[in-house]
Amino acid sequence: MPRAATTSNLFNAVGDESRRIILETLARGEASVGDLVDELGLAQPHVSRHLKVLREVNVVRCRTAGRQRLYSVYAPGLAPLQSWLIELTAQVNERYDRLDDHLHELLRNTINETRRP
Amino acid sequence: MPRAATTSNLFNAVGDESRRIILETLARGEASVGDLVDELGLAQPHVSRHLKVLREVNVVRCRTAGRQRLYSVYAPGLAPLQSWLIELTAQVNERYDRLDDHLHELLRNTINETRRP
DNA sequence: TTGACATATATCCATATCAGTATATGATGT
DNA sequence: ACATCATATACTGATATGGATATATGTCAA
Repeated sequence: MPRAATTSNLFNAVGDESRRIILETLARGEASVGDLVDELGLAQPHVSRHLKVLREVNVVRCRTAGRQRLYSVYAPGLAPLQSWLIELTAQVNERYDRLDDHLHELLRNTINETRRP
Repeated sequence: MPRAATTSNLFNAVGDESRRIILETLARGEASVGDLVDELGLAQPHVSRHLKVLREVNVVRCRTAGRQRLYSVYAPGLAPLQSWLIELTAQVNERYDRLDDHLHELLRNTINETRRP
């Protein structure tokens, strides 16, 4: 098989730097496509296409205002990424804690055994 | 320019589904390359290479145990992703709050003006 | 309606990335 | 040292992706 077809899932969408920059810019406030074109060095079609990807994974919304479209970050759309991270780290930390407990118990037993004689 | 050269940054590393699955598996506990090969349907070289990417962005660590290498998630390596997300959403929410304040103030003024006559 | 502006879509190209296979490295046990 | 097992690296090929350009759609204003 060739490269994995992961187009347009949230992780992939955020994996691209241009799109991250777009998100960062939009986080500072609603902006039109033209605003984004000016602010980033990208051509208008590129910005539009990146916005489409971001729209499809539901992390930006847009409203039409006259002839321009004003885009903004839709924070709840980032939730899946957040929860994935949180769950992953939680699971890892839980294991650390258990290991810690285990080590403490081992240590306690060792001390007891040392004391016994 | 062709596709953006984002090889081996954290966001990209986590953007790949195979690597996310590897991380999820490792979060359940340390595992050898062979374990991962068995558990996921991937060929050994692929697993090794994905692990290399994950190692390079510092989200997994490995220790040598006899002839196998035991990999585990290194949670602190995920911090940059976490903070990016947190800062982004914080900024967005802050703007929401300000908008909220502004709307409240507008509403208050409107009420006052309505009362005045 | 027509012209101007703003954004979206379509098409083409270069290439980075992933999958597949073969081979190299490295460690263990005899 | 040699055979075996475990993992890493090298190389190849297919393709999805992002960038570039041209064109279509859509909106307003006169």
